Parts: sequence; structure tokens; C-alpha cells
Amino acid sequence: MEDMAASSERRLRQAGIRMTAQRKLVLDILARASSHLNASEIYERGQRQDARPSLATVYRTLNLFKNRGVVRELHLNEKHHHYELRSKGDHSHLVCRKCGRVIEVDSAPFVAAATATGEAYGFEIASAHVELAGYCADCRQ
Amino acid sequence: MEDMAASSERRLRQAGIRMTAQRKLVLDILARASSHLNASEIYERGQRQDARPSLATVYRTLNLFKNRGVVRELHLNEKHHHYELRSKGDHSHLVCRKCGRVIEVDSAPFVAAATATGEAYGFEIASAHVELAGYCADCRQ
DNA sequence: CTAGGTGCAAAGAGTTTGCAGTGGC
DNA sequence: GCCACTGCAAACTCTTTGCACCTAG
Repeated sequence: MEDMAASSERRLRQAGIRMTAQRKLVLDILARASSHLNASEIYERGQRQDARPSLATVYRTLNLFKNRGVVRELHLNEKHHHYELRSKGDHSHLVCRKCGRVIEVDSAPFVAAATATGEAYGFEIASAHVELAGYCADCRQ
Repeated sequence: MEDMAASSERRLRQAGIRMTAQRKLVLDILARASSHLNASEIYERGQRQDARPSLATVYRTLNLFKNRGVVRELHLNEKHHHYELRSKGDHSHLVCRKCGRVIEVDSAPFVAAATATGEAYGFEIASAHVELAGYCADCRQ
């Protein structure tokens, strides 16, 4: 669990990225999070720690990690983005239109379909992201 | 083809929505578009017509249509949203990470997988959005 | 005729950037 | 010690909103 941050850190160091206290903290927050977070959630959690990265640094760090393939940026049905560690395994999101609840589901069946679809277009699929919207058990009343 | 605008218009009228020249124009632009557009693209195209909706009206109109289920709002890998008529059939998007090209692909295989996944969580799936990212034939070199 | 729609300009939310100072390697 | 990184505040982009006027039904 906590090792997800460590293995990402190793990857980054090997790519010549300097590991500052702020970057470690962002990695750590993402690793501990039970799900995806947005920039200000990361910022807020960061403020409770020693490194206290500014919001600008949070954004810069997330973009860096995103470009290095360490985090994934999600575009859910909200105005801001969400971020999650890639090492958390491949999953997709089920979003309830009523209560907004987000459930993570296994992507395997989608990836299989995606690979087949990609081949038909000469595309090499790097990631398959599925966003399922609907109504959760509670909201279906 | 041009009838997609007309059928959406009928639906809106029946819901008691006033059909102004600006709203018709937005519908028409979406119906004629070969793919999804963002708000300013719609605005620019609108400026070349008589109704000339302001950007604010474009946004208000898109939100109205979205809430009425007439258009779908897409969250692709960019900072702004894209919109498309729902009546354009169910499809998903294949995005090239290098050149940004977007190809529309049939959603059927994904919808099938989605329905199965949804059932497993007690979710009633209303829409399945799949975003496939990878490298297109041209960019794979 | 009148409730709802529009344009304009200003405000908001989220994200990025310039610059001077700081700290990892 | 050098150069990348950081904090701060200002700038930027996209989207929403308040208000006075206008128009579809």
C-alpha cells in the first residue's frame, strides 16, 4: 500500500526527477487516498503535513507526474479534474447521476473490447477509460 | 441528417421549451457538425448566421439541452468541454495521444460490457462513455 | 401581454506562469 | 555550487451570472 508511493518515487528518480519533500508528499497523499482526488483536496491534505506545498506546486507536480505516466488525470462530470496513481491498477468509474457517488470497477472487460476496436482502426490502445453513468442501487428507489 | 435538428426541436417544444432563433441555430450547428464541438466553435459558427447568439447564450443553451438530454457533454483530454447531439447515435471516442485526432467508434461492445458490470453493482446504466487513448496509425510510425 | 430568453459586461472557478528566493543532488 | 524547484501573486481560460431590454407563444 504505502509502497506504491515508494515504487513511483524510484521510477521518477531514475528518470532524473528531483524528489523534493513536496513531491513525495503528493505521491504519498495519492497512495493513501481511497480514490481519486482533485487538486484542492490534495492541497488541503498537504497543508496538514510538514512540506505544505502551495496549490501552484500541487498543479505543477500533478502535471509532471501525469507526463511521466505516474498519475492519471480523470475527466469526470465535474468542472475540475481528478487524479489517481496509475499503479492503483486499471479500473473504470461508475458515476451515479443523482447522488454523485463514484464506484470503481474492473476495467478488464472494457480493455478486451478496446483492444479489438483499436485494431480495427490501426490504433494502438494505451488506455481504456470507461465512464459509466446511471443510477446507483440507493437512488433507484 | 438535417432532420436531427428538427426532431430535437420537436422534443424540446413538447417539453415547453421556447424555440428561439438562437436555440434553433445551436441545434442546427450541432446537427451539421461532423463531430463534437466546443462552446467557442459553436459561437464562431453562429456568428456567421443571422441569429448571432452570444457566447453566454451558447453556454446557456448547451446547458439547457444537456439537461433535457438533447446533447451530450464530453470530457475529453482538454480543458474545455465538447458537445454533440445525442441523436447522432451511440459511439465512443478514440483519442490519439500524439496528434490529438479523435475517431468515433461504435459503442455496442462497450455497452454490452457496461450493462453486465452495472448489474453486478446494482447500477442502472444510463450511458456508457468510453475513451480510448493510444496512438493512431499515422503516429505509430 | 408576459414569462422566459438574450446580450453585455463583470464575476467566478480552476489552472498556469513570471520571478525572486531556496534546496536537492 | 548549480540548476531545478518552490511560493506568491498576478494572469489566463473557460464558464456562469446580474441586469435591463426583447420576443415567442
